[in-house]
Amino acid sequence: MSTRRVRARRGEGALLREEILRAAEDLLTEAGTEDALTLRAVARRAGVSTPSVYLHFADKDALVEAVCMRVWDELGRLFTGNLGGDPFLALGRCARAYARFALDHPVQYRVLMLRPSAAPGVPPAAETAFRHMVAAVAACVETRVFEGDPEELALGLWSAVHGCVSLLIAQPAFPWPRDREALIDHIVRQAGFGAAVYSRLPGTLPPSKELAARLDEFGARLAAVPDEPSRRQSSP
Amino acid sequence: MSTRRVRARRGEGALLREEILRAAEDLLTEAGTEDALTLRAVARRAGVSTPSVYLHFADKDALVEAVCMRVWDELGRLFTGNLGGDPFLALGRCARAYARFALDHPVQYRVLMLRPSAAPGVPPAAETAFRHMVAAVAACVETRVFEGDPEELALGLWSAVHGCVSLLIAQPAFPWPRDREALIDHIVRQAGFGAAVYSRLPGTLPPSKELAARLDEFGARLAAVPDEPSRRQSSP
DNA sequence: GCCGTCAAGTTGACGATGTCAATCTGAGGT
DNA sequence: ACCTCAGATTGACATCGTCAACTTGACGGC
Repeated sequence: MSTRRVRARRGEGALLREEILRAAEDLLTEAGTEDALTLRAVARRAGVSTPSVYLHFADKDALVEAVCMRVWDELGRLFTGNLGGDPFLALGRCARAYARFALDHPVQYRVLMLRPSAAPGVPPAAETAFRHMVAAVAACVETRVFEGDPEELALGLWSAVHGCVSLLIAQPAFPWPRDREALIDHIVRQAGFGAAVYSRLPGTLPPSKELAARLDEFGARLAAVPDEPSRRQSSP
Repeated sequence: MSTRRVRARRGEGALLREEILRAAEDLLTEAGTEDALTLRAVARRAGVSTPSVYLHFADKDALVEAVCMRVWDELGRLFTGNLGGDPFLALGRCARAYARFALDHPVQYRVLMLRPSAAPGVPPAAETAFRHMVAAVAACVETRVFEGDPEELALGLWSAVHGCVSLLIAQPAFPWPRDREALIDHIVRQAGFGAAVYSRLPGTLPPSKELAARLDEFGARLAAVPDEPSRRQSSP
């Protein structure tokens, strides 16, 4: 691993970039924290001198961001792969996929989403994630299961899912329920129905106890009609 | 500021602790980022030599955590101050207060909630925040506007609010709506109704288009009865 | 009034890190 | 055989967290 790397041929200097990224990625996932991502450690692992990193990355932050971004297009695939069918169900699948993705790449997620971006402007990570969410929500607005501005609705859903995985990632010592998958399921459905119900609320509502009674009645009315018995469930 | 501090009298060594905390706090809020919190900078500002910090804090992380914790009991006051009256309304006020608190102390919030805690175990910050949330939710379960396990429900609400402020803090360049207060309002209500509705859902639901129709009907049924016209609104 | 003690605080140093200017090296065209 | 310049290295700098060893001076006792 620490054998000195053979110099790249002319015109193939960019090869080093890839090797540095790989070395950095390995360091990150092996150590499980971005503190292990030292320029010196990365360079050593790539079999190269430390300042060589600067041939391909402006500074350390650029390297870290590039490393974390490497995994991010997987998120796009997860989203598009989960579209299709009932939009409300698809949205739920997308949200769950998003959460699973975050938990599968906790370090990358934390670096990209839980830190003030070094570069100014909207970080591409947040941009793409949000765009996908908005698209899935817009489809639900189309079928009228949601009502209102897709971006506004998506912000609520995104907040819920992002909040949940952020807490899971940043507070691992918290007494979480054993079944993370079930927790995420719970959060996603709760947020999904919140979005569905919220836009239909009248400005004025009854006080709590009366509201509770009407909600009870509502639950019964939501059940599937008997002529669609095959469907397991239709909630996100 | 850089005048050498007069030595404390015997038995009053702990005075320095307070001065160091104050200096560190000022640095943090002035610079707006925890990178400015250097042991050397703190010591210089406190008029003291750098290693003196170690007389009162085990290491840098301990200092940073102590600084951020200093502001955290304010959160408890905000919560208890917003209790009383209709529990559903109170919960909404608490959630909004939580969000406002986070946005008022973005650096502290990020350090305490968006970072892997250096010390093992549950960080007191997350613990207290969650306990308060659970208590407010439990009151709503009491009036039956929520149904189910308060902790489970609170996790959903906490996720939504925490997710929203996390995004606001960590992604300031994102094209947020101008009115942050309104955004938070939106998120809180959306999450609140999600929690209220979720636990009442039957296992099987109709497909999107039918669900949409029933939701429309539901909105109308939720409106306040005419004999309670004075109440502005009863949503969190 | 002097003194010894011990809490309170400082000195100086170490290793590690990000970064940069200056330098070297050697593959490939002529 | 030689030149060129992309590809990479050397050596250094400032800054950081941290520590062992040292100094200072307030205070109780004589």
